[in-house]
Amino acid sequence: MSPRPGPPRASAWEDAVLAVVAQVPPGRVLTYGDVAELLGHGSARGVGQSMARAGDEVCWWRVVRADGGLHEPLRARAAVEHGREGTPRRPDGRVDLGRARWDAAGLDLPSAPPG
DNA sequence: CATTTGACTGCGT
DNA sequence: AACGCAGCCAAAT
Repeated sequence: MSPRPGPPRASAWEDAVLAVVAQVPPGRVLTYGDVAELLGHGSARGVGQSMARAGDEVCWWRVVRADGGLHEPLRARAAVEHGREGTPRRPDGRVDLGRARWDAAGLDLPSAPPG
C-alpha cells in the first residue's frame, strides 16, 4: 500500500545483533566484541549502540564487556539476572568469562558470512 | 554530507 | 589495579 517499502525501525545490521543476543542461552554470556565478530563485520561499539536502542527487548545482561564488567548504570540490574541464571562470576562481581563465555559454535544466524 | 556521540577494546604509563 | 589515549564503527544530529 505504500508507494515504497518503508524502512524498518532498525537496520539489518542492528537486527542481526539482536538476533545473536537472542541466541545466547541463560547462564552464558558473550562480549560485545564477540557479537561483532560473529556477525563478520562491525565493531563492539556498534553492538553496544544497537543494544542501547533495543532496551529491555533483549537479554542485554548476557552481553558484557571484554573484562567481564558492564556499564555502571546497568551493573546492578545485571547482577540480579546473573544471580537468577547462575552465571559464573568472580568475587569482584564481574562475569567469569573463562567459564561463562558462550561457545557460539551452534549459532544459527539469519545470514552469516562464511568463516 | 560533516560532526558528534557512545551499553567498546587494547595498549602504554 | 587505575587511568589515559588512540582506534574503531554505526546511529543520531
